[in-house]
Amino acid sequence: MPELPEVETTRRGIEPHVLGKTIRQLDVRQSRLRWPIPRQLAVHLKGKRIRHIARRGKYLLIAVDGGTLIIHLGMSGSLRILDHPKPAGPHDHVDLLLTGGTLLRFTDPRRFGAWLWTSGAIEKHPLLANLGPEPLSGDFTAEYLHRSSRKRKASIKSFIMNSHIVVGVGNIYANEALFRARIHPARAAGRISLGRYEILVTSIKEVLNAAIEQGGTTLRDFVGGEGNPGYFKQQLMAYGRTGEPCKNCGAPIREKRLGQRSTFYCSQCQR
DNA sequence: AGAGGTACCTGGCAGC
DNA sequence: TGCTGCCAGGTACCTC
Repeated sequence: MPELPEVETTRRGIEPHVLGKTIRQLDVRQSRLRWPIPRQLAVHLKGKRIRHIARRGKYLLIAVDGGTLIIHLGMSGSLRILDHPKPAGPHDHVDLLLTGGTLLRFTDPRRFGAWLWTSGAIEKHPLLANLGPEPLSGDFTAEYLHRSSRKRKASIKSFIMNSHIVVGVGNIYANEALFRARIHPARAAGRISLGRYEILVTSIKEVLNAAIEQGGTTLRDFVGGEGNPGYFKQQLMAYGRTGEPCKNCGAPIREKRLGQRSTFYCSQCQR
């Protein structure tokens, strides 16, 4: 489900409801996510005040006294604020109860998400230590991508979806950014010029920013922290449009498998 | 070192 | 209607 814009939408949605609140209780109904939720997590969190809520790539980082709660939404996860208690459904695996009655509920049908704890320096956590730069930061430049891609034979699409190269770009926005940049998704990353990387970096930033403004992309069931769907789907140029006319040239959008992921492109516009 | 495949899990849908 | 197989927004980990 969630790529960077959806995670950022979630972060912005829940932040005003949780910041400064104290955690009363953690209720885990299903601890078997991608990794088991640590048994000690409830002890770490109980009575702690939420100091900060940040995002690194697709990880949400909820800083409390003495450590950080690391949440990943996986493929199908979502976090929602509930002001009034509602009975938990079969995929509502975790509730975080806060002072004042606010409830942060984690729902994740496929259970690829994660709830982890670290008391150490967050940037040294094994899941975060080797991540590439944030795509919306000044560290993400054409020079960086060009330099990192020399001699790489992987497709440009796999390359920009590699979190060691750049974080947050998943299947939807990789397809969309390459369409905007007019680069064929199967082109070898090592055979793209600096000039084309300039365009690609701009395209990635633009498509992510536009998606954040629209509250992310809802394909079937994504909702942000306040329960609203995202509206970026209306602006998709390639993703999911197999056979439909390219919005630039009218040629049918094609679909192929690349690195086990569905890939959508216009064979006229993208080279 | 880099590239590719596998695994984790459930639900929805196309096709028979 | 019901079964089967395939697909899905992610990514760590394994092998070659």
